[in-house]
This record gives sequence, C-alpha cells and structure tokens, in this order.
Amino acid sequence: MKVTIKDIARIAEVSTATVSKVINHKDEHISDPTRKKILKIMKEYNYIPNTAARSLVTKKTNTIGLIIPDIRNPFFPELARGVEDRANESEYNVIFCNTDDDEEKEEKCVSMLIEKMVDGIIFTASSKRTGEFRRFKNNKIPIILVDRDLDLKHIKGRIKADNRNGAYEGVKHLITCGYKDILFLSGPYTSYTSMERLKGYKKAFKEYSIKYKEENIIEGTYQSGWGYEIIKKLLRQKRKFDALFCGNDLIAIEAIKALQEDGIKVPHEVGVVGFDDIYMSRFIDPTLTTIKQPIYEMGYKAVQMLIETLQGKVNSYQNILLDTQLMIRNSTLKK
Amino acid sequence: MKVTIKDIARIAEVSTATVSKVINHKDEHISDPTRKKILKIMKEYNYIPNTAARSLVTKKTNTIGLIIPDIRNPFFPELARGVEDRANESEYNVIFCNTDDDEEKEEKCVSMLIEKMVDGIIFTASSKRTGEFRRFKNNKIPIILVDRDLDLKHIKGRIKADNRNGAYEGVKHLITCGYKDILFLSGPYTSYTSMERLKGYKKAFKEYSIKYKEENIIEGTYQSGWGYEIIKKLLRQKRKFDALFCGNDLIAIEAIKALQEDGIKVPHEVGVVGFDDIYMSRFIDPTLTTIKQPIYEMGYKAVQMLIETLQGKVNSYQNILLDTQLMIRNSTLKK
DNA sequence: ACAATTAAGGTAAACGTTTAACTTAAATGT
DNA sequence: ACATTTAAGTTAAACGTTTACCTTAATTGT
Repeated sequence: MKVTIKDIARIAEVSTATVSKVINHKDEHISDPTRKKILKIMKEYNYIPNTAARSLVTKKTNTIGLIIPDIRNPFFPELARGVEDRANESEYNVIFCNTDDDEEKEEKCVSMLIEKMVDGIIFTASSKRTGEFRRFKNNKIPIILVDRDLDLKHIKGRIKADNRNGAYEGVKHLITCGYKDILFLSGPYTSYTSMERLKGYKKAFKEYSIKYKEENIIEGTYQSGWGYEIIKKLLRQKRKFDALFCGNDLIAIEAIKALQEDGIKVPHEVGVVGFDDIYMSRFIDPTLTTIKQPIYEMGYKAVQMLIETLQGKVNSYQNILLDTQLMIRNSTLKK
Repeated sequence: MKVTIKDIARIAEVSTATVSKVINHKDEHISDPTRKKILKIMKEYNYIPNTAARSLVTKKTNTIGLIIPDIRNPFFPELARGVEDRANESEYNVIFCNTDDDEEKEEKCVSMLIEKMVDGIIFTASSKRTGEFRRFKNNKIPIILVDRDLDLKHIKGRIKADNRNGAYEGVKHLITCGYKDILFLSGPYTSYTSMERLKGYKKAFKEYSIKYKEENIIEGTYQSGWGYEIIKKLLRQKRKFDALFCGNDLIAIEAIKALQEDGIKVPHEVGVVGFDDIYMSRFIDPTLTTIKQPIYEMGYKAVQMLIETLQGKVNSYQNILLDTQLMIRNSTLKK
C-alpha cells in the first residue's frame, strides 16, 4: 500500500502543505525540528512522491522526449548517451522514440510525447518533413533540433556540426592526396546534413578549380546495406572512380567491404573518406579516414540548451555550430 | 490554452463521463450520434488527453522502463529497438536509463522509474548487485530480466540466450579446427552471462578430454578498450596461444586489431571467435566468426512477456531460453 | 505600549481524469 | 397492464499533489 503525503502529514501531525513545502525545499517558514521530523518519517516510511499528481498541478513532468530515426544506426547511441547524461544531471528522464524517418511514425511519436506531457523534445531526423505537426496546434512544447533543419514555431534552438566545412575538409584531403574521380555517396537529399555536405563537396572542387561531375554525386540512404549495394552496382556498370567521399561511416565501411570483395585495394586503388567517426571506424581494415563529429557533445549540449530554455534562463533562439575534425587514417593515401 | 475533457463535454452538451467513455471505448451505452458528435468535436478542437490526470486515477502510465549498462555498447541498441517496437505496438512508451554497471546509478534509475510510476521494468545489466533495491520495499512493479540473473521479489520473468551452449559450440568449433591453446577473454565474472559462457568453455574441453588451463581464462570487462589492452599485455608477456574465445564481439574486434598491429595473422596464427554477432562483425577484416544471439528478439519478447503480465494474461513466472547460432566466417580456419 | 512585521504553519481549492452508483425513459415479457 | 430489463446517459467522489491565501502568536520598531 503506497504511502502518500497525507499519511506523512498525519503521522508527523502537520498539514500536507507543510510536508509539501519541505519536499520541495520551499521551507523558509518551517522550523528546523518540524523539517527534520518530516524528513525522518518520509525516510522511515519510504515515501515516494506521485509524479502524476504533481505533474497535474505543476504542468511539468521532468521528462524530455528524444526522437531519432533508428537507435541501431551507430550515430545515435552516442547521441542518446549524451542526451541521457545531461538530462540526468538535472533530474530529467528521457523517453525515446524511433521513427525510421517515416512521417507517420514521426507524427505518432510527437503525439505520444505530447500526451505524456514531456517538457521538451530533442528532435533528430533526416526526414522529408516540411510542414507542421498536426498535433502541435495548441502546444508550446519547446523543441531543440539536432543536426537537422526544420521550420516550426516551437523551435527554441538548433545544434549541429559544421557539416559543410567537414565535407570540404574531407574532399580537400582526397584531392590533395591525388585522387581524381571522387564520388560522393550521399545520404538522402531530403536530409539537411546531406545537402550541407554536398555544398562542402562542391566547395572543395571549386577551390581547386576542378569541375565536379553531376553523375559523381549519388543519392542514397542511411539505412544499412546501401553502401554495399551501390558499390556492387557501380562495379557492375564498370564505373570509373578512384575515391569515395561517403555520407557516413556506415556507408564507407560497407563500401570498402564491397570493394575488397572485388579485389580492389583500399587505399591504393580507391581512397575512402567517411563521416561521423564511429567507434568501429578504428577497427576495420584499413582503418577509416573520416570526419569526426562531436556526437556525444551534440546530445549533451542539446539538452543543456533545452533545460536552460525551460528554466527561462534564456529565451532567444540559439544556434550552435560545432567543429568537425578530419581524422586521417589508412583508407586514404598520399599518392 | 489546453482543451480538456470538460471543454469537450460542454461543447457537446454531455457530461464528462460520457466523453470519457467514448475516449476509452467503454461506450456500449452511448448512442451512435452522440459518439460521433463527441469524436468530431475532439478532433476539431485537437483534444489531447492529459496522461497525468489519467494516471492519477488509473494507476497506470503506459510507460515502461528500460535499464541497460550503456547504450553505446553495440549489444544494446539492437535490444532497445526490440523493446521499443514491441512497446509501441501496445501503445507503451519507453524511458531508458544507463547505469554503467554502477550500483549507485542502478539504484537511482530504479528510484526514478518508480517515481515516474512505470508499469514495468526491463532490466539488463551485468552488474555485481546481489541484494534488493532500497526503494522496492512497498512496490510491486513487475520486472523482466534480460540476459541476467537476479533474485528479486518482483521478477515476473526472465529471457536470455543459451549462453552456455553458445559458448560450447564456439569453443568446440575452435577445437575441431585444430586450435590448441585457446584463451577465454571473458567478461566480468560478476556477470551471469560470463559465468554461463565459462561453463560452455569448460564443457567443450571436457567433451574432448582436454584439460583446460586455469591461466587461460582471463577475466576482463565489457568496456571498450579492454580487448585491445589485454592482447597487448599478453604479447608483452610472450604468452603462448593460438586461439581466442571472446566474451563478446567488441573484445574480439579489438583483440584482432591488437594482434594485427603486431603482425600476427588471423586466422592463420591465431583463430578468434566472438559472441553476439553485432552488425560490424561482418565488416571487419577478417570477418568475425561468432555466436549469434537473437538480440532484437530478446528485447521484443521481454516486452511481450511484460505486457502479458500487466494484462494479467499470465501470472506464473516465465523463463525463456533462446537459441544461439554459430556464424562461421573468416577469423577461424580449419587447419 | 501599541502598530507593524515576521515566523510557522494551516485551509481548501485546483489540476484533469475515471468510475461506481444512480437516474430516467423506453422497450420488452408475460 | 404492469413488472422487469435495457439503453443512454448523469452525478459526484476520488486520485495525490501544490499553492494562493489565511491565521495565530511572537517579535520588532518607535
């Protein structure tokens, strides 16, 4: 049988208001003996406040929602961990939702999170959405966007890596290594990051006064399997290329696999650069040259931003751009 | 301004009870025109029920807690996805917590989940805990254990892979390949799965009437980095071995890396078998021979079990053992 | 010495649902 | 024709907190 604030009040011979005040540290007007007595009884009876009742009146749940495409994509565990760590520091919990970049699921996630009255939402996805969410009409739940762009009323901030410059550095590295036919195995064009990386790709070419070829830019997906498939397809088509700049590490790793199966040597015949610097990129053979994003930090800072907004410490729109870093390993080679 | 059930009732000119009944499909005694009218108004005014208020009276939150050591460990994203998918099918949400196998954090997680009044908990960890949770005194939240053993009052079921037999198959494979000095790079002994895998290791030796050496069994951790470090250390010590049976794929992958850095050929000089079959195990070089666990399925079925318990469909203790599968790839070789 | 302030705590409404118990009118059985 | 059942609702309490406002006694200021 659960013990409530009323039980505590009765046993301590005070009112529930008094108990509530000591629970919430609004106890300037509570005497020391009373406070101690209440705390002792609370501990003794193992009192656990009922969050539902509390939320009902305070309109706060101390819960935030995390919307991601798929936790199995190696980018997201790192992000999720950053989110959870920062959330926990401020006694927030995290409800997470996978959308598979599906609009219907996204909508459902948002609905669920609103019903659960989360205090805020961290939203990452690379989806096609352009419009408003249906359920957002009467709602004011603040949203922090991670690594994507979207125009919604509720957006209080945005945090992302400098995808354009990262891609620029990566492609520049390939060019200066001496690679000539550099394909861009892009993620979906609907994704904001893809487009930014594409800009970086083009910028690098421009800077070296090389004309890039439209057909060298190939749109794909971030789903596992695509990197492998596309290389197999290109090889069947006898497409000529000597370097790959990949939308993420997963694509890069799968591509390398596909190349090696056909006896093509990385980095000697084909150089490969990835994006993200996932943990495994150091363990494949050859180790992967890639653009490191501060993924954990992105999650951490997104929640930081959200909490500051919730506490009213900040109410202007915030936009954080984090630096990327070129990690040169063995999948590229100075020719 | 949020629209409540009272607003809907007022507009539809019925009582809140009537509205509540149609919301919860307890509407046998509601006429069709009334029902439709209410539904229409709910949609029109974008009514979203307040879960806190509902939970307060029903004592249910439609939320489950997921406790794991670290989402960054490649085992857990797969599991988490299984959990979320099954949970969503029944309109449940998932709150997740990382414990880093730390007792204090575990305790804190449990506290938070109880306060949030989750309907049930999926608990995975490989920790040292033996006793009860402090906060569990007055509580009856059902727990399903995944891949671990623990003696708590609230445990309604357990689901795990057949670790012992999996390990047995893996070691047997190494033995029949002709490898002689097979080290076991184990996870922590405090983990239930480690001990089961150790039993499998011993069983295989016994079956082939080989005496295993105590010093070949090495206790480690599942933290990233250990697999690499231990191999470096063994090589410095000039330890003799020609095969590794690893506590998980991460250890195996790191070990292979460390071996290759020292010019040792896998599988020719040293054969390696992992455990889990994480996605990346197909992409490293050589591809990793490993014991596949049905990870997604474990998460999925754990929630299934939990929900059935919550619905009262089942109230006996359940114990599911899932089969593992030996995936022979290129890190082992028939000599 | 008396008004004003402060310390310590109490009262009761409010938050938004659900649900057991009740009501009323119509339909049905015999 | 009357009792019984059913259909279609309504009423109001309950869930466990928080909090604005109140009360009382003690302290302080002048």
